[in-house]
Amino acid sequence: MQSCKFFGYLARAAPGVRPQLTNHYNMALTYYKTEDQVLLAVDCIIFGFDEEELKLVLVKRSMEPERGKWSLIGGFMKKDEDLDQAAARVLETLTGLSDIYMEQLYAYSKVDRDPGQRTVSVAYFALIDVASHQFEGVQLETAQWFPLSQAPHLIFDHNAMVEKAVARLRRRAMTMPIGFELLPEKFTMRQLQALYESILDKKLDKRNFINKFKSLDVLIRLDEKDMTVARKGAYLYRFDKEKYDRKVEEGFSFKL
Amino acid sequence: MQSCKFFGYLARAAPGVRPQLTNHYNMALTYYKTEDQVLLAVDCIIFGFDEEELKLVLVKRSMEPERGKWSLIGGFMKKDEDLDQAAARVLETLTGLSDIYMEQLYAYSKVDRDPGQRTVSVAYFALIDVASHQFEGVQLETAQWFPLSQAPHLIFDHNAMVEKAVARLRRRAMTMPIGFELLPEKFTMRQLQALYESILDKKLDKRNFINKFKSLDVLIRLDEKDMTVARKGAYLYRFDKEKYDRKVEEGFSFKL
DNA sequence: TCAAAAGTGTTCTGTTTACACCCATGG
DNA sequence: CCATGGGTGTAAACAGAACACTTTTGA
Repeated sequence: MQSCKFFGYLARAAPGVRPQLTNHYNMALTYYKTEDQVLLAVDCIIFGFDEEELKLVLVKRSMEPERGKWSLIGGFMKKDEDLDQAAARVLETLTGLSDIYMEQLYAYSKVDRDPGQRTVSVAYFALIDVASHQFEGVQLETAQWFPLSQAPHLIFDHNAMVEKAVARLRRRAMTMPIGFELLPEKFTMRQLQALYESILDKKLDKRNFINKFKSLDVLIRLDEKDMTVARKGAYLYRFDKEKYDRKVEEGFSFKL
Repeated sequence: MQSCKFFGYLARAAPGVRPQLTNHYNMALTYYKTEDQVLLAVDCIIFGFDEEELKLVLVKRSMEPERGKWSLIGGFMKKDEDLDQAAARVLETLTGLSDIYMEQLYAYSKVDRDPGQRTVSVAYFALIDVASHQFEGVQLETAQWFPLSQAPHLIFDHNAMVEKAVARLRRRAMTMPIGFELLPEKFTMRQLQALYESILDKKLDKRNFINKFKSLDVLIRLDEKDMTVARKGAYLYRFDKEKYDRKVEEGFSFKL
């Protein structure tokens, strides 16, 4: 047991001083090497929205064990990058997309979560606009969009990750203007409402929804209309990020 | 190392299969061993409340570099435990306390965050009632309570951890009954209010505060009074966890 | 008897919800 | 000319904020 060695050393180095068990930074420079190292993975929950419902990307596992089962995309953090970079790299490798909204979710660390080897995985979730981006990832063949409600059973603790990601997304959607990450640059009010309805998984009132956004005053109504959607056509809107940022500076906070 | 045997077996079992770069679970069984491993630390933000203000525990670093600087308590996760267990162990080693409310906060992973060695640290925060518990940790001499507002500059990214923990605590306090973790079993309304005021860092209205809690209906007013606090004495209350749990089952959610 | 802190309700204001009809257009 | 989906306002209910006086008792 390495901690025994540790105590012995400290007793010699600083006689009379009681071993400092709790501050790893004290131990760090002399004893980091005796500590266990583990593999650090990142797994990505990729959310997308396609005019109807919320979806996520899953890949089919092609090896034993769990061959043929669905899983999140993931990869290992390298020593010369941080977790955010690792997550962005994993996402880009699959989708070819960079500059995507990503957020760290939670670290999963159960001892037996991965039967292959002791691995701690930090889950991230990403928001992408399905319509505006073409996937170019090397693993495109094995990746597939699933409606959230029809997602299959996933390997390891990936279902728990997805559940937590959905909960986080719901909370974020109510308090931050991240919904726009899931929509094209220009969108109609009905699209925006459909998005929120699918995130929150409940019907919203059309008039109240529009009034709410009007009062938030961070959308620009364009002069264009989307004529494909109805005979009358529907106004297109754009999120005014500059205005939003200005208002945040002044103490504004987005609350749906 | 049992995983090596394991890899060998799998490689033979599925010859000719190309490594799948983006799904680490595919790589896992054949390529885990080529992946970087890192040290996984946990750092604990320990919050306490002592009738007046919110405090946190810091320890003084006794080794170079950064000797004499203040830091959070921390330690390394061992291979046979998960992060929650590591955090609980670190906390218990310092304070002698177990069965304490703890919650995972965020994983900090900047490449150069710890000059000693590549270390990823998962921050946890803990809530303890200062008054009711005696510290018995081996490191008691070097540990000290600091009022939140007077916390010193900390090593590495620990100040960022504290900031995030405070923000999380604020959010939690508004939406979950975790304040009671910071109070004795029995407490007065004024204590509870002082706690919330120090968490939220703003004055609250006495009557509105009490009315709010009355309407939540999860406190039991005892027949005892705390006579030390005023000539008139102040009613003591207890959090009714059973009632709260029952109400949650029925769809209730705590919103302050 | 007075100083110190506790306890207690009501009004006002702003926010959220519920709700129904007209409009523009393509077929 | 009509079917389809888009756009619009108001009233009622509710929740949050503001606010002041009485009670108890130890010194």
